[in-house]
Amino acid sequence: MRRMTARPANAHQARLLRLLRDGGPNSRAQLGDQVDLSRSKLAVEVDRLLETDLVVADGLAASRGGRRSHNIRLNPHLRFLGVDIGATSVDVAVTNAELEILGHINQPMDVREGPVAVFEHVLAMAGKLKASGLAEGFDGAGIGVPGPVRFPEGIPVAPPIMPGWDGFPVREALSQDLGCPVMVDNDVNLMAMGEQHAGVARTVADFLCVKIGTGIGCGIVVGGEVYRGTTGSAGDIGHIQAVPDGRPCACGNRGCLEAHFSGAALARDAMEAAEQRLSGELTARLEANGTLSAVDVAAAAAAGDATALDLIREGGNRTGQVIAGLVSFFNPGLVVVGGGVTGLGHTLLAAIRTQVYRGSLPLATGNLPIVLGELGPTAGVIGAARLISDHLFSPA
Amino acid sequence: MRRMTARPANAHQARLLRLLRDGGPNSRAQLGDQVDLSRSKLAVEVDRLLETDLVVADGLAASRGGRRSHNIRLNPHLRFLGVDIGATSVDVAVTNAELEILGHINQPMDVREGPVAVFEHVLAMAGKLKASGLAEGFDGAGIGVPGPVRFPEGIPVAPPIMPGWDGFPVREALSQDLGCPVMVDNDVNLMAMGEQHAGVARTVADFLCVKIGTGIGCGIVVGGEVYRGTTGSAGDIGHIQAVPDGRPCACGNRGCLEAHFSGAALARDAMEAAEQRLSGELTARLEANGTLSAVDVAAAAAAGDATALDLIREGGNRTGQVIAGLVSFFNPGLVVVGGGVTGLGHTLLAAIRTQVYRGSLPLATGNLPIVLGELGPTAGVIGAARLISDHLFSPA
DNA sequence: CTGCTTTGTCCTGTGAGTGGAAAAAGTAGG
DNA sequence: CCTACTTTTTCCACTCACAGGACAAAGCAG
Repeated sequence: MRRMTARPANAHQARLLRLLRDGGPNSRAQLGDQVDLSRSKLAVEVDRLLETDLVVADGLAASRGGRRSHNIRLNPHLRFLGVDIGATSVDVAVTNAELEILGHINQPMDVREGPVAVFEHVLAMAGKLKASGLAEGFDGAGIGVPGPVRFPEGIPVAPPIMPGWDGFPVREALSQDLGCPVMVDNDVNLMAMGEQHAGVARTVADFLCVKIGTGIGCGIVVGGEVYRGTTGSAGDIGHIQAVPDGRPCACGNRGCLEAHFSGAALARDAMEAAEQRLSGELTARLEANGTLSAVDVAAAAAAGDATALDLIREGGNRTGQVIAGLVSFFNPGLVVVGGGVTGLGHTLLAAIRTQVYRGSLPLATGNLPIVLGELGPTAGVIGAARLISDHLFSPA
Repeated sequence: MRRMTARPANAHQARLLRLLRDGGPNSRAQLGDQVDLSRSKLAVEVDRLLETDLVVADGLAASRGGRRSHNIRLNPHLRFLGVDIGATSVDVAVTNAELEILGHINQPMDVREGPVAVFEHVLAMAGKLKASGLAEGFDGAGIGVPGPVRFPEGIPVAPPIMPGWDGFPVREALSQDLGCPVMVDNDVNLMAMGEQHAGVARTVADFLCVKIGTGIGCGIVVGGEVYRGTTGSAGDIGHIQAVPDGRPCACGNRGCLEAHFSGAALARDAMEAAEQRLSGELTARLEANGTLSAVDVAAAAAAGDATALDLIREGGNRTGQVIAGLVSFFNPGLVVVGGGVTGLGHTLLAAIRTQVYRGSLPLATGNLPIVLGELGPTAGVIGAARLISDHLFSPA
C-alpha cells in the first residue's frame, strides 16, 4: 500500500482525527455531538478527510431511533512504529492508527553500543514485524531514548548513560531509514504519554510518572501536555540527593537517588547481601546464575525473603522521600510508578506511599492516588505511537 | 469618573489591550506591525476599543518617513488595585492600566487577625490612596494571600499560617466591597507574575520564583503561565524535608526547609546566638530592641558579623539543596530569589548558587541564571495588578 | 512645488461557517 | 401495509470576518 502522507488541513480535521484515534470508529452523528460544528461544516470536513484516505467509511451505525448514521474510522491500513530504547533492551511495536498494539518485540541490547548499531537492530526488528504481515510500511514512528532530548530537532543531548549518542541526529537518520515522519523523546516522557493515552492517567491533567528502571526518571504532564523543560532535561530526578553524604554516584556527586535505588543499585545490593550470606534465597539464585538482577530480588521478595523485602523497602523509602518533595512542589493529581522494577509491586508501592503521605502536606496528598502503571512494558511503545500520531494529527 | 465595565469582545481586542498594557502608548501603525491583521481589520477593532473607552486617542506619533500615525493608549483613568497580604504586613498599591505604580502603602499587620479585620485595613488603605487623588475608583483588583488558593473561586484552602481564612470567599467579598472585579492568588504566584511582567523574568517562559519571607514558597511558571497544581498548592516547598530528623516544624514533621530557614527561623536562630553571646553585633541589637528579625541579621552581616554571615550561609545552603532538586526536576530557564530576606543579598545568593551548581547536572545548570528579584517589595502588587488585568483583558 | 513614503479609509471579493428546509432512511404502532 | 414521528444527511441561502487593492490624506526630502 502507498503510505499516507496527508495531514489534516485545519484544526477541525485534526480534532476529528484525534477523536477517531481515541474513541475508535464513530458515526458522523456521534462526531457531531462531540465537536461544536454545524452539521454542514462537519459533513464538509469529514468528506475532505475521506478524500485524503486518512479516514474511511465503515458501514452503517446502529439506529438511535431514526435514520441510521454512516460510520467512519481511521484507515485500518495506517501503521505506526513505536520504539522504546532502554538501557539494556529495546521494545519495538506496530500499532494501527487507533494505537492498538498489533505486534510487539522485545530484545536485550546495550545502548552503549552506540546509535548506529542500535538502529541496525531496531530496523531489523521493524523488518521482522513487517515480514510477519502486520504492516507493509510505516506512516510514522515514535522513538524513546533513555536520556534528555532536544525535542524539536529530535537529538539526544549529553545523555549520561549513552555516550556516543550525544548530538546524533536520531530523528533525521531514522526518518531517512524508515521513509516516514519520526519524533523522538525521552523514554520516561513516552511512558507518561502511554499511561495517559491508554493507562491509569486517562482522566488526569497534571500528573507525574516515575519510571524506575536501570535509572530513575520522571515524566511531567502539565495540563495534558508533557513538560520537557528548558533544555529537555526536566524530570531527571535520578540525581537528586536522597542521602546526605551517601554513596558515590557516576555523576560525581554523592547520595544521588539513583545510586541508592534503581535497577542497577538494587542488583548490586542484592549481590552484596548474597555474598555475605544474609539471604538464603538470594545466595541460591546467585550461585545458580552467577549474577543477580532486580528480577531475582522481586522473586525472592515474592517468596518472602526478608533481606529482599528490606532492600525493596529501603529503596522505596528513599524514592518516596524524593517523591514527597516533588509532590509538595508540583501538587499533581496522580503519581504513576512504573518501569522495570514494578515487578517489586506492592512492597515498593507501600513504602513510597508511606513516605509521601507522611512527608507532604495534607492539601497535596489528600486526594492523591499513587499507583502502579497499568501498561507495563507496553507503556513506552504506546506512548511512542501516541507521540507521532499527535504530531501527524495536527494541522500541517 | 464612571468605572469601566467594558471587556474586549474578541481575542484580537484582548491582544491589542495587552500590547498597549505591556508596550505603553503605541501608534496604530506600530500595532499593525505586531499583530497579524489587515489594516482594515485592525482599524475596525481599534475603533471599537475606542468606543468602549478602554482605549483613548493620544495625539499624533512621530513620522516614520511618511504620514504621521495616530497614537492610542489605554485610558489613563483606568486604575487597578494591587494587594499583597503577607504574614506580617500588607502592601497596597494603585496602578494605571499599564501597571505602573502610582501609589504604594505598606503597613504591618498580622494575618492571623482574620480576613474581616485584615480587609478592613486593606479597604482603609485603598481609601487613603483614593483620598490622595490617585484614583476615583478601581476597575479591578488583584489580591495575594500567603497560602494556597482555590483559584477559580478565589478562596483560600487550608492555609497553614492563616487559620480563620479557610474557605473565606475573598474574591466575592472584596468584589462586593470594592465594587469591581477581583482575582485572588497565592502571594508567591503574584511575585512570579510581577517579575515576569516588569522584572528579571521578562523573556523567560519557564522559571521558578523562590520567595523567602516569613515562610518559603515557590512560584512555578510553565510556558509563560503560572502553574497552580491540582489543588492550588503547587510551589509549597517550605515543608520539603531539608534535614533528615531535623527541627520539628509547625506542620508536624521534622526537618522541613521552613523550620531551618525562613524569616521566622532566622530571627529565632539570631536570638539564640545573641543570648549565647556568640555575636556582639546581634547581642547589641537584641538589647537595643528587645527582639531580632531578619533585618537585624542582614544589618549584622553587612557589618561583617561572622555569626550572622554563618546563619545566612547555612540557610542558603539548605535552601540551595532543595532548589538543586527542583532544578533537576523542573529544568527551568531561570531561578529568581525574592521575598523579605533578599536583604541578605549576595551572601545568600552565593550559598544557593553553590549548592545548585554542585547538586544538579550540567545540562540543567549549564545556562541557568540564579538571580535576585528586581522589584523587591513591589513585585507582589505589580503581579496582583497583572493578574486582574490579564483577567479583564481577555475575551468576555 | 515635485516625487516618494507612510498612513488611513473605503470597498469589494472570498471563504468559513450557520441554520433552516427538505429529502432520505429509519422506528413504532396500529 | 400504512401512518406518524425520529434521526440523519444533503442542499442552499445568508451572515460575517477578513484580506487586499485602490485611493485619499498627510508627511518628508529635496
